[in-house]
Amino acid sequence: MLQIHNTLTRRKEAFVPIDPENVRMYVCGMTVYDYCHLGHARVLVVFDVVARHLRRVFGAEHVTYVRNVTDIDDKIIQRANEHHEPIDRLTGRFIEAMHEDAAALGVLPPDEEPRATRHMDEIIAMIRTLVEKAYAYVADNGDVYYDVSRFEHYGELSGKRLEDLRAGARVEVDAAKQDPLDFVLWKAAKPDEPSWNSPWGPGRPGWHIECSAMSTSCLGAHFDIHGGGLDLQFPHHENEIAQSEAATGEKFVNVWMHNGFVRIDEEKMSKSLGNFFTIREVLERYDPEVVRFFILNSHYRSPLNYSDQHMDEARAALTRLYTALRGLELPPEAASGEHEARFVAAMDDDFNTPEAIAVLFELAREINRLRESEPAEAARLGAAMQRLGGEIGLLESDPEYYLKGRAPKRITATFTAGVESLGHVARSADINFESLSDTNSFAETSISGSGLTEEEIEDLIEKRAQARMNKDWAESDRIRDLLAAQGILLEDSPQGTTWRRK
RNA sequence: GGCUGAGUGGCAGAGUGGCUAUGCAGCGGACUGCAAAUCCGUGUACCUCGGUUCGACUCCGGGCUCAGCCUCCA
Repeated sequence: MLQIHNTLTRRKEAFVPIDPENVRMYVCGMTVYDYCHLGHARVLVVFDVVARHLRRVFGAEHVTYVRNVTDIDDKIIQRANEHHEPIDRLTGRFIEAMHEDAAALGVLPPDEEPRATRHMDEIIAMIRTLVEKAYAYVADNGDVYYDVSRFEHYGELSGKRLEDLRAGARVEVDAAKQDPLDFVLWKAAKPDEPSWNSPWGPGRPGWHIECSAMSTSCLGAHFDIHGGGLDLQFPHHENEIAQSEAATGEKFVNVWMHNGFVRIDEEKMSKSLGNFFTIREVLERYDPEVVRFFILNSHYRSPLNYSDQHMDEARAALTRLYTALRGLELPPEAASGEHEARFVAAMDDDFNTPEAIAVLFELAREINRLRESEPAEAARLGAAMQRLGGEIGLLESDPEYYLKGRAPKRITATFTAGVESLGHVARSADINFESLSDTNSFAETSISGSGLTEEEIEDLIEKRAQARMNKDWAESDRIRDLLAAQGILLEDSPQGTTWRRK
């Protein structure tokens, strides 16, 4: 039985869909005026895993996952002005970049990805309804505001009371508002600002209304799960509830899910603090699957502390899993049984990915233990491990490809490799990583880290094998050290020598 | 000031009213020409003070510390 922690009740609850034939989830995606940072990566990966598990539980065809794009707001306008660039080109660029980042992280596309600017009719219609029902008012300056005092459940999601909020010193006082807590639904356009026509004159939507309009439009007035980062709990999601429930007269969402923050040095990573890393920066240095592993190795509601040390540990851990998989002839049918039951139970328990990953490590040990004595059983367990890993978007690559070092894009000056030595371009090619679709540039980045081609590495290994046959340990060690200096680790076994990148 | 959430072994990170999480690092052993990888063994972990209980890291209460929200932010 799937249990999900509901922010609304602050408890884990059994998840009972409104309609098991169509389980509906809406997640607040990006406001696209810049590259995605690690916080966005966390949302993308966490809710990707939620969607995958819902599909497992209810059937792929019975789940609708909507993740929106907010492509009009003050910061977008500001950024476009700074760049002297039309808004839709700016947002188009960053949407494309977001898709690249998501794909690299193994995030499957949502079923729908609505954009605010393409739902202007629904947005205006909802505001009109709110005005008609007197939940909203037109101010002297032409803006339309939501009247917070009219909505009796205001503050329920975030556990706040209106009096407390008003007492908070940081509420900005705006002469046009009747109450400082009222928030804007429609902003009258100033000169030279992009605008849409509306019953209240040309303008653009305020921040929160687009999500109410898009979610309702895509999923109906009442749906199952609404997710996003913890920082959206207030005011964004609180305001969404106020808007939607006032407009439709129905309960908006049954289960609210919020993922925890990414931190740097025990401090929230955020744009205003300037202490953030973009996904692309991190992918310069770490394999995308390592990033995904790192994210999933903590529970989604816990804080996630980013540091090089933690990333290195994640890489070491993932390498252990792939090492177990290496060299196995995986049968089409996977062993299941106890491991699978525990994996699924962990996922059913509020998407406990660390616990699920622990099961993968237990499989790895079992595989390593049996690999000599019972190779067939080891292979069956390997298939199980890969399949279970795949349920959370891990271990889907060829182990050789992972271990021989596809990703870290350290560019070295000594790079000389030819494209033919590349071997595998699989992961990135499979997912249409468009910015890297130029094979040559991907070859360069993927092979770098050492200036050696796979061919050259194999040659040196062969030379070393000769030396070892002659018991010339000095020469053997010299070659091994030489390769080690290039980041290539050798592993001898009775079956021969294999290598991997450090 | 109001409201959340959290404090687990060297590090990261799950979990449970009494029984090994897991990974990384360390130590001992096996294997190896030596390594690496792997396997076996190994760590008197649960912020603090009270309470409930036969028994609490796990439940309850106080305290301390940390993080977050109350302004844009995933």
